[in-house]
Amino acid sequence: MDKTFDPRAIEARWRDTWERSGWFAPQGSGAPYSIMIPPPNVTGTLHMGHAFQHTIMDSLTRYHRMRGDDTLWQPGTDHAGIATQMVVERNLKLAGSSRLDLGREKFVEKVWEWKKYSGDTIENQIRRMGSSVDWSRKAFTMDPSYSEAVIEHFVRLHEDGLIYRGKRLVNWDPVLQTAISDLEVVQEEKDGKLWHFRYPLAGSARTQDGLDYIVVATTRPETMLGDTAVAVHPEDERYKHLIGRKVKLPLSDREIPIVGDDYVDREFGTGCVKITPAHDFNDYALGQRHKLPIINIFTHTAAINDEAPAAYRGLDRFEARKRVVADLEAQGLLAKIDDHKLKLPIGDRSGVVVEPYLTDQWFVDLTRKTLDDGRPGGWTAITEPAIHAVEGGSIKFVPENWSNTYFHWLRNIQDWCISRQLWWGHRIPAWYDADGNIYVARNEAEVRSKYQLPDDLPLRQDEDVFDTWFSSDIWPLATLGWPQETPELKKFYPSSVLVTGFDIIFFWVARLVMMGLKLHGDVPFREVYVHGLIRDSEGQKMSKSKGNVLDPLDLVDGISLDELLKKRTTGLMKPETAPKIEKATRKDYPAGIEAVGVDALRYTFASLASPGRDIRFDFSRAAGYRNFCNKIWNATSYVLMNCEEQDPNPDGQAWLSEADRWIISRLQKVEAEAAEHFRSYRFDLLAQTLYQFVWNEYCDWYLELTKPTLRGDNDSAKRGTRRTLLRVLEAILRLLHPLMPFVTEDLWQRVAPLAGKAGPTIMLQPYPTAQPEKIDETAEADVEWLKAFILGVRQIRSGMDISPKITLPLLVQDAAAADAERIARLAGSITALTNVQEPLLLAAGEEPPVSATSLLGSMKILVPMAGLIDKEAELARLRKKKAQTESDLAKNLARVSSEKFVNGAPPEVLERERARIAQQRQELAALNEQIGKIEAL
RNA sequence: GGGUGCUUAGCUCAGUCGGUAGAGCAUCGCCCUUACAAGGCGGGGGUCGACGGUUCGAGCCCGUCAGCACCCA
Repeated sequence: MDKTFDPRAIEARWRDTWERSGWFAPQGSGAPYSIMIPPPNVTGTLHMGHAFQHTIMDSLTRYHRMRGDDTLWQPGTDHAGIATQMVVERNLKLAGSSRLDLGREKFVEKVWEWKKYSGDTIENQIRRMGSSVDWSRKAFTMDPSYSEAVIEHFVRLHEDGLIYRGKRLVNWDPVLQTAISDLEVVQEEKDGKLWHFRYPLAGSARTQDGLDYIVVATTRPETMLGDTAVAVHPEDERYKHLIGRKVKLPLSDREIPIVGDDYVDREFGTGCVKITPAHDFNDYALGQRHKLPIINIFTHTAAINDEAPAAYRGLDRFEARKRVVADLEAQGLLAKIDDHKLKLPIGDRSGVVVEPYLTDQWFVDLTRKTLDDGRPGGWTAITEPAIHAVEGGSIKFVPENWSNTYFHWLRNIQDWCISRQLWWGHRIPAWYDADGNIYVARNEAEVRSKYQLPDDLPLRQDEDVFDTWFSSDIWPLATLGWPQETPELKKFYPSSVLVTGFDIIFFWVARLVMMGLKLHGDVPFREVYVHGLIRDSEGQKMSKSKGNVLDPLDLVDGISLDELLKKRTTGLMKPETAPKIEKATRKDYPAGIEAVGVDALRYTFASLASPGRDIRFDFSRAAGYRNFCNKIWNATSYVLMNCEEQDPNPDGQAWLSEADRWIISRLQKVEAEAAEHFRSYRFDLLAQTLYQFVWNEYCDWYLELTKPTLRGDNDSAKRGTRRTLLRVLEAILRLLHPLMPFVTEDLWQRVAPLAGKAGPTIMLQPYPTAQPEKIDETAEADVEWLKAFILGVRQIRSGMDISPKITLPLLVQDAAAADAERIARLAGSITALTNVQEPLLLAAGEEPPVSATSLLGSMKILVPMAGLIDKEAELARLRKKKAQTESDLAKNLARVSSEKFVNGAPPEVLERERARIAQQRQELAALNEQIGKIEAL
């Protein structure tokens, strides 16, 4: 066995073996267990969040597979319409080309090339992390069969009257030139201005103060070119007499009405609001109420169009704003400019301000109770069942409180705009004839037969594609073969759990539930495990533009500072931020990043996966778990060294020591805890429990305790210890395997045969379960006593600064019968672990020599001081102990002297408290006596 | 404005049933002891954000406030 654990070699060895052997595919006769991967976008590479999420899913998958469940982890990727199209467009731009240069067909070919590259990268990353997905079922949201399912999805909803096409105000991204949904718009607060303009009153109208104009306040002056009214509050004393009169809209030379509407906030601005129905959601609604004309003044790129006065045509919206303000000022119509904080709607992909824009789009009805023809509307048929599924417990959120987020969104849901003016995505299966009639069916042939159209009637398919989420919302169905009733669909739907981030509860989780129920009549999963976000060590979100991203594989393999700098500073959207990023990177990783291996990285993620909490990624944790892997490696090395070919008769009679029975007993409890932690998705506690058991109990104590036995000459005891060493280690490897698959597999191959286990892989071995009959409280108590005894001796040695090489004499005073019995029984362990001579029991009343002392209950552990010990050091040690004891005692005395406590606390608490006090008094007396003796020297 | 979460050791975080606060990393001392120096042994380090309430007893339950983060409008 190699001297040191080398993750790279181990990982390479097992990755391929597992996959080639077909062990990732569902098998086993147990209950079906399935997880659908949230398909990563083919926009590039996987980040830390994916690695984290995949660690959790793989741990669950491996755990259930080991439990014998028929386990499927379904892999795949998402075409991610807008996001991927943007990436490819950016690449084209760098190459001096553009989407429009290429044309649709060629462009889509380019995207497919990119998809191949990105998809392969992602697959490779998933493989590297040890994720045991069933590659034979790999899916992509634009696979032919998947596309068919998406079309089926649309057509069925359409047939149920739940899809409509309409001219609506939608969020328009002027850079991407497509509609986007409400969810794809983020509100950002910015410092802006509030401009006050004078709008002249038409005819003889005058304000109360006799002025011939009113002042409107706006944050968007350029939209005044599309104003079709000014609104005031109907009960606003200042203006209500003007309702029904008109103003002369400056610059455009149109007369527009003054309307009264209680949407107007009298306190805000001047109380007069300019109304632009074509470019503001509130104004649009108000316009509908007052039957105002709608004047669209923008082109698709948010430049001013020909509806506006000639002077402004062709200007970009921000240029137009400047011009409008300047022109109004020149005409003396600019009253004032205030500073103002405003919320800007930003496209989450393009990062530019989106415009409310009037276009024809496809929508899913999610809000109507009943359709005009009496059939159930979207609210009844889609939204409400999704709410009920969680209310009624068919789906459980973990942690539970995320269900509130889910409910809140669904209860306030809007209809969903599902068409996108993109080239990359599923074409909408709708056709138009020359008169603009719309036909929806699965393909053109079906359209003709369904609507009985003549063969020669020219039809044109809709140019638009679906919102990506409209295809991913059937992921669990489509990957299992829906709309066909495949055996896989029957077996693995609903899936067991969805592992996902809270950021896509709306985008994806809610829609999965809605469509799963609508299209297949059952929920898509039983539980939703919602994990936190991975942040950097400062708590910042990781993003390329901040330059704080980490590639999980760079932690696995390590990376030099130069390489890391290069990765972080090339291809930036804003190259000017590079120096800042470089500085921060040099500070955080002055020597680059050391390799920790996959297992350690996975263990780190698990240990930080506390519910309802984001993760600040801390490299030192990963380094710590790398050390943990090494620890396991070395412990195995010790076990093998002591067990391989050591016993000519390994099946002979075996006697189990206290230590053997103790570690076996502890193992049972750990196994029970592990099961509970898996059940409750507490990967952090699972990681902690196993770490603690392996390092602090198995390695620190048990392995040390086996040494004297194995050096001894009692064959039956040696056999018992060897057997225990092997069996517990073998169980440990299985316990750890879901979290750290590689090193456990590698070690298991060597340990298992010696532990009487056979099989080609640890992956298919049963996960250890507790056997309560092996719990041995007596052995546990013995070893706890032994540990306390040994600690007492070690404290003396360390406190006195005595070299570990010196074998100390050891006396024991005031030993109770039980202590004496234990000392006799466990003396071998004591002498071996503390380098002392056999402890000598002092008879009652026998006066010991002056000694350094530790207390264990009423018993004193004594190391004679003659020639060894620094008097002052021992005094200091004893006085410190005394001070501690006195302080504890005082606190406890205060408590029991309180009448309230005595009367109120349950008897067993009172009893425990009194026992504690007695114990502390005894200790204090012993300490005082000892201090006195040493002082007298 | 509404909502959610967080605040515990220098740092990153656990803390289950309300019963004297734990881990890793960092730190200090001793030690290259035959599994492991990526290590062993021992130690130090806490007003559990603040205030109030409930309780015999509060890190934990309730209320108010402060700070931070996120979501929604």
